[in-house]
Amino acid sequence: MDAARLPGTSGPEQIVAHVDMDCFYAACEQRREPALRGEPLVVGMGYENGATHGAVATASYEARAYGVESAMAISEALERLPRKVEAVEDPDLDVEDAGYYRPVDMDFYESVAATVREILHAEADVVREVSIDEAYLDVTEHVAWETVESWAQDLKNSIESEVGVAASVGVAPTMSAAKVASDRDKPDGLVVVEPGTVREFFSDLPVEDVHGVGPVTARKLDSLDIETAGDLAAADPELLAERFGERGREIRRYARGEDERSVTPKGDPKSLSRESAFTDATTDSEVKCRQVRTLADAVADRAQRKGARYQTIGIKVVTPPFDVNTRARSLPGPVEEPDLVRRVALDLLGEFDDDPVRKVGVRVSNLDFSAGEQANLDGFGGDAGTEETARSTTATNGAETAERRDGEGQVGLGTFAENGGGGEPAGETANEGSDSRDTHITLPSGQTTLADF
DNA sequence: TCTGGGGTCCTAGGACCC
DNA sequence: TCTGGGGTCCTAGGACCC
Repeated sequence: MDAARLPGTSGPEQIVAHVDMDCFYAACEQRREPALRGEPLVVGMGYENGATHGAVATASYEARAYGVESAMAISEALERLPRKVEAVEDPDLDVEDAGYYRPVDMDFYESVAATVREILHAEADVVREVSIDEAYLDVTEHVAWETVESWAQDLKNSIESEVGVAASVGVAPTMSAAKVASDRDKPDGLVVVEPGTVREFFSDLPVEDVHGVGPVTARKLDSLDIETAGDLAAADPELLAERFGERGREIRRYARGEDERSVTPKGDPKSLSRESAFTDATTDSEVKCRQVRTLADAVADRAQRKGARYQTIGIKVVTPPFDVNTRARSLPGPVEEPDLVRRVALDLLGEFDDDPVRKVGVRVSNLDFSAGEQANLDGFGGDAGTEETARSTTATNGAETAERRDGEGQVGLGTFAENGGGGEPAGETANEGSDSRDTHITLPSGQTTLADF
């Protein structure tokens, strides 16, 4: 009955379900606090009870009716939908036209999501989690097209009864179509797009609905008179490639229902980062440094818990009005050194000492999850990680950029290699006059953290 | 429009190697 | 010393996604 398919390949018969939890954060809050059900509810990131800063993470449909949207500043949301408590006390406000605000509680949402995941894994051959509230399921071996609608309805019912939150489900022969399908009938939606009808399904939709088309691309497409997914499907692929590169061809294929991707489980992360915004842009070095230290420690901690070593350490600095600057520095090899994350991040931050900053972030990338194997490799064959090997690799990597150039003249790697990052507090401001370009990084042989290169 | 936080992928230019 | 081409790695920025 089932066409023979190699695992992981996507044939024309692939059946993909996209499951998207409706207003997930708000739904979780309502589950925990049933009095919030059916009420306008806003969940804010970077928001604290009673405050006005932060942004809308999720708004319930009742709140959306007041014009509150995702990513909107809380201050603006409050103008459209005042808080209930304030409306009660303010005679100028109508209690009926007020709502509830709650801060994001990721730990709780994560625990709810874990239960949903269990259900999904029990119902599919392969599951790819896209985010906390969204996943693709390959159910090709699990159901047939004739019965997929009732299967999907059962899945929705299970999630609703066992977890207490509503999900929208889209089923289609491709991932991109399944994704759009789950969105067509929200909330609590169920849309099945049969094979052979995908292009027709897309044809009247606005281009923005195509996966990979954001505001910028949509505007450019519009200037080419490409307004609907149907227009995009019929557009000249060469023109699109010329304007948008490879992505141009890709979004055209999606609009045509051509999507070769198969559902694969999510692998290890490529980077880990933490960032946070200041209430107001600041020029205070000490404030910036303190925040960067905190973020660096948090990132290093997460990397350690995930068993990830990192070869590149970077920062993000957002300056007014909203300019995003990134700086990064790569090391000769992957390390796990919280102190180095701090020091490199602070060093990179030095460039922005005089700038007003509204937001900072710290990121580690070039991740390596093979740490467990390291102990075995180290010493294998007798001379892994000798100074010679290390130095020549260093040269080809251009890794001398990893050297530290602060006022104390410390070379970061040298310091870290010797004392394992304990040492004295590193200088927190980078100085000018970094003419120590030819400082050598000496890597002691047998150094575990650098042994694999 | 005055913007949260955590990610992914792509592109372009420069350095360096052969 | 100049010139050419191909490949890789690194940094920075942009667009996009949820």
